Amino acid sequence: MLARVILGLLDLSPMTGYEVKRHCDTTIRYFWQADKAQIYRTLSQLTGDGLAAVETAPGVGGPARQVHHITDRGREVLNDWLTSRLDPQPERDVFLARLFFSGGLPEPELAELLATRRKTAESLLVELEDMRRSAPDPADRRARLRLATLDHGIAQVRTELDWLTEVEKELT
Amino acid sequence: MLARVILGLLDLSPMTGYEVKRHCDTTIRYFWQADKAQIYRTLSQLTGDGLAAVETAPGVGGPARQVHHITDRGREVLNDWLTSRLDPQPERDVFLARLFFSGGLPEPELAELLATRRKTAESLLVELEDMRRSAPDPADRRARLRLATLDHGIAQVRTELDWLTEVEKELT
DNA sequence: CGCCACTAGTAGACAAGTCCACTAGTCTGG
DNA sequence: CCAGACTAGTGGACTTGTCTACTAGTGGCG
Repeated sequence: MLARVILGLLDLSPMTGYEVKRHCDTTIRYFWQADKAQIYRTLSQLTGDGLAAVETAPGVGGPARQVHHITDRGREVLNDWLTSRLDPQPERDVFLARLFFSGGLPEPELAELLATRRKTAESLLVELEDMRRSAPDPADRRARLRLATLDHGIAQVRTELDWLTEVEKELT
Repeated sequence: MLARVILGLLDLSPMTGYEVKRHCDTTIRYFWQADKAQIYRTLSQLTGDGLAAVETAPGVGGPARQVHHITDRGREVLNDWLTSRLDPQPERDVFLARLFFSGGLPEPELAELLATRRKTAESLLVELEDMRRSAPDPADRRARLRLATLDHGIAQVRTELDWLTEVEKELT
């Protein structure tokens, strides 16, 4: 999966492994996070498969940069992925799991669990709304779609906050 | 992680690996799915660590059943997990990733992607609402919490459907 | 009787991801 | 001038999870 996501990023513009990592930590963080080592491994796998090509560029203020470009084969594979059957992925939510099994916990511990979740949700919301505000007016469909995924995140977080309020109310 | 979830299930009632799998496919499916082989491996790891104990029971209409109970040590570990720091888990949403990179796709393909997502969301919603309806009135906090996680799922799916409507409208 | 479905569990190869430590160059602030 | 931050990348051990295929017992249906 990571391979596909990286192909997608390379399709937007050529970049180094470091930059891929930065994207995973910033622009696409709310729907895709990845380990640094894994990114570099995947990149060399992509070049090995001929889906990406490397060009060593002199580093401006730093070590040399290995800039990865997507190849035509890569673009094909990316396209195949984008148009392939969308099968539902396995759900796995640690927070919900904990909550589900937290029936026997004393009340303050439970309240803290919910409070922690609220805090991370709130800071995520602020961050996403900042991204939304600072995003340029969508020029093309590409940009509109990217904003749409952002809106998805915002809507989900808002729903979660409302739900948290409900649960907190109900448990007192 | 799976180990903790299984401990949680065993804490609700002793069960076989097969039954753990069934839970992952039904009751807790909307927040935790797991591979059969992994479940059995994890179970034997749990007994190896003394967090669970096995008792072989004669199978009623089938092979012998290896019923796993949670031990006191297991209950401790479960409790430690439930009260430990809740750190945000890595987000990974294949659908959003695809949508994010689908800017260059022809319109019908894009529409199909959204339609597929809508279909799975709708059927999930039906399923969750069925679960909700057939759930007994919550007797204790345990049951209320379990219903709350279900409500979380329902709220998220509804939000997603609304969002889908927005996106579909915007893209025509 | 033979086949299928369901219950219950085992085994092994493999893929993907995480964690940690490490090299190395540059730039900035105290 | 030196420490720390930032850029850029490598290497290896380890964990977790997936996929596939297998054994085995029972019950029901045609």
